[in-house]
Amino acid sequence: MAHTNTEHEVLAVVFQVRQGEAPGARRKPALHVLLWQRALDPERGKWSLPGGRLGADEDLTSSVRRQLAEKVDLRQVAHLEQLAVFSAPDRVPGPRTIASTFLGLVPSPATPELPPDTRWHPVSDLPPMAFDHGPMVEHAHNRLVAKLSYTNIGFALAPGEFALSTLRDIYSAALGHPVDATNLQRVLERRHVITRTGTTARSGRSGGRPAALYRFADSRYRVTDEFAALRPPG
Amino acid sequence: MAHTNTEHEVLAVVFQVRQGEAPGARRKPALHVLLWQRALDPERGKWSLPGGRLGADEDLTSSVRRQLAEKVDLRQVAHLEQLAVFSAPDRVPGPRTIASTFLGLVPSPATPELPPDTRWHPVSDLPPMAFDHGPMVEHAHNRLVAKLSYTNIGFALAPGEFALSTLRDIYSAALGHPVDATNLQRVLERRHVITRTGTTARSGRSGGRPAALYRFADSRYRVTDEFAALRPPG
DNA sequence: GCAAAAGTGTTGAGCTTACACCCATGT
DNA sequence: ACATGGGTGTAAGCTCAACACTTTTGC
Repeated sequence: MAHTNTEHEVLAVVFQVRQGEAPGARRKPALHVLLWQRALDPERGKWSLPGGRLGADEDLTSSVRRQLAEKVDLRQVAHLEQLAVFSAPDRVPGPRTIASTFLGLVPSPATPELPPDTRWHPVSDLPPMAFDHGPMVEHAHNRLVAKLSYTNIGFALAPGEFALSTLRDIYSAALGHPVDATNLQRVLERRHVITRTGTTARSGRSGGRPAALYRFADSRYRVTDEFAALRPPG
Repeated sequence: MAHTNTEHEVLAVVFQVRQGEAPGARRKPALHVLLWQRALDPERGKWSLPGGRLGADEDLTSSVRRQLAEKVDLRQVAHLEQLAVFSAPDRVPGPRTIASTFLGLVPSPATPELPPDTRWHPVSDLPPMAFDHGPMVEHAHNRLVAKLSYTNIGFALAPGEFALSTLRDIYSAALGHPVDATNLQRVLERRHVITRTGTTARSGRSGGRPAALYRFADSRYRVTDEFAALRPPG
């Protein structure tokens, strides 16, 4: 059995919940993914996940962090975890390259500076994707949905302090279905995932009761309830 | 950034539920993992997962299948899926080697021929393991436990036809806690994971009502209920 | 008849969604 | 006052664990 040298690359699927950019319309926040547009062949003009070749003395995680630093302020990336490996021999042209994919999460209010070729795209409406990067996004999204149920991973999408309605919007965007703020509160409080700060937000210009502010109890990834579920309505 | 060539290996954590080998005692089936003992340094005498270097024209899955064929009859491996990548630069001596790990499952009654250096070890009592193979087994076990709840993955551990008490023993061994046969039946039947064959087994020598036989409806991996849970007692 | 093993019925607990109702604030 | 958004209480449903009880066999 011949062993040619294989390249190894890492690719990151970085998500953030952001307001849509429709100016007039009522903009609901939606889940977005960070992509850059290829200026050169192959697959010129199509959109790619950030990443690149693995360095000699790096493990995968260090490599992702290094490569992401070229696109976003790393301090904004609150969570990073390994996903699947894509290894089809012909998945990219040129030397045989194995790709390890990662899931990255950026909290909501942050708006990192982006290079000119790089943009946030709504996950529900992806542009033409290079190579096998489309399925990678899908895979990452599935993982995110699953982990929102049974871990505290929401901390990596939410601001430091937030009203419950804000958190509901974030969960709703990430899960892809409506979420009841009432129940979200009880579920997350019972598991001690979120706690009240004691302070309240000010009401908007149209009035309304001021919202109590919450924060995530832990800002480190934790499995909170192995058997929990946030089910879609109906 | 220098890019040295990195090797890539695949390693398989292959599980089977087997009777313990205590001769006199009441032998309860337990979850076992397939290991081979290293005859040469490094880590001579310690136990390793089956696997080896990735070939030039293989994707990861083909490579695992090829390498496993040296240890067990491949037709016995009813399920194979990707797990995590281990990439610490110094995880093994010599050239930098990245390991992709896999979970493999072998149905219960099969007893494949094994090479002389290869044996089944109970997961609850592992021998000294080479390199980072110990944590790999643990990771695979966690994945198996999780998937038994919300997928039909049990088909890959169970015989083609089986009594419910047999299935209970298998689930119990794999999950690591007692399982009630009554409830297992209802849970798996409601989800159409198992169906009755219509036939029954003969009673043992000590009498008892003959058991109805079941089979898995699908012998292909399937997510049966995203939010299901088989909880430990208590 | 009696022990052993399998299968059924029933209860109760836990968690979740759904929704009606009450509270606090701005104009 | 009233509209607006936030928060609480409560009911109903689903799923699962627990366990007593019935059925069917061998000796």
